[in-house]
Amino acid sequence: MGRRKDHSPEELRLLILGATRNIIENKGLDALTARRLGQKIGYSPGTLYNLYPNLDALILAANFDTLGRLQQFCLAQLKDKANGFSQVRALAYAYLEFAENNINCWTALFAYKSKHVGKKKLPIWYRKRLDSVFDLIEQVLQKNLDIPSGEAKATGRMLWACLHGITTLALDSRLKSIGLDNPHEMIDSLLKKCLSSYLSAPP
Amino acid sequence: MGRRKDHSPEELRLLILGATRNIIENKGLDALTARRLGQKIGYSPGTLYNLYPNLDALILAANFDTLGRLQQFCLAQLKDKANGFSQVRALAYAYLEFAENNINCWTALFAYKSKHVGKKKLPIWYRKRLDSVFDLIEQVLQKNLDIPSGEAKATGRMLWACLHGITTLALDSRLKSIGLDNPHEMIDSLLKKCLSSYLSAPP
DNA sequence: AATTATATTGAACACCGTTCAATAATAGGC
DNA sequence: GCCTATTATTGAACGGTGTTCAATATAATT
Repeated sequence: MGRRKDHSPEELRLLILGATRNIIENKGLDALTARRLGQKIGYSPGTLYNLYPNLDALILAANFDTLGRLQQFCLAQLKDKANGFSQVRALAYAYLEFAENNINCWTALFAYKSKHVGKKKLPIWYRKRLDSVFDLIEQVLQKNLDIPSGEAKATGRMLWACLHGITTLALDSRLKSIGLDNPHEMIDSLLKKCLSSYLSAPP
Repeated sequence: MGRRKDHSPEELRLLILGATRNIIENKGLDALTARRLGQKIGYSPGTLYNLYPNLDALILAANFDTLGRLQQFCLAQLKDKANGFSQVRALAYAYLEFAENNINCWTALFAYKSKHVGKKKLPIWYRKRLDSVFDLIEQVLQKNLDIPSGEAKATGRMLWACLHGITTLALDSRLKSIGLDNPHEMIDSLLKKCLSSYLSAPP
């Protein structure tokens, strides 16, 4: 036991975070344990607690990362789409696609491992990023539709919540065959019905 | 140790299930442990495993119960409402209200404690009840709106998924102050936009 | 009364998150 | 080069978890 100095503190932080993301992505949040994490990076479990106060903080950091990747992915999917309604639909599809392609990471965003974290408030830096993700749809609505600026935020938040519900149920494998598959259809239906009044030309 | 016969097997099953529901309702799913459960009913932890194969089965049984109560509550909330759009809105509000008033039970419906349950299929008797809950909105739509019978199911499932998303995010205390409160407003907006074309008289 | 059947137990196993005194290796002063 | 102070790292320990199962005590049967 003792100072090895294989890595600087910052390097070690990143090493731990990387391993955390890796485990969550490949094995799921439930597979994330201090001992497994330590083994993966070649340190003892105790070392984690020198860099992070507890596993929840680590999960939060990984989720922060996931949020960033989600945002980037959504933005990227908009680039080559025609303006107007197509942009809105592309954004919704992007959200769903990201969730489908990153099930474990996406699930971890909303699954809370610990008892007490549910009551704790999210730190500011996390809330900010979350906010910017939610703002995405609002901006896309405003840029691509004839929507009153006063309605954009509320409508955007509402649509995002609906999209979240559709995605959640679609990803729950146990709910297949209860007519909750086909999320793309649901999204199409939702967007057309909710946004038809804001379209300059009917779809 | 030995046969006490304080309770018949069926009584014991109910005793255990009752304690399970009690713990989930009052302390949350995370507080449900075999040892606490045993203590609560005056039996050893091992006794549970004579009646149920594991805690997951117990959680499933409790969830089955919750589903039934959810359904009953929704139905009851429809009784004294005027026909037409009011019925649909009442149903949506009922779902939200049940979730709000039974946070721990409702959360348990969608939070999976164990690693492997996510992959297992739900038993038939559970799927049936789940189905009948999802069918609720479809029936209410068909009885109260001018909706083509071919569209009722898909629209109903879609609305239910959206409602679920709104409820999920609204109940997440950590997401307050990101504009995801006010679920009633969201529900109103969703229903009006999605159902306006099916209304005989405009709202 | 002896035997069979069954209900109940609790110690045991392999995990978990977290803590912290002990320790080993480095950095700095002389 | 030596000594000391600092710091990074450890791993055993604590109190928990779900689950199993040989042992046992009671009831039912013969």
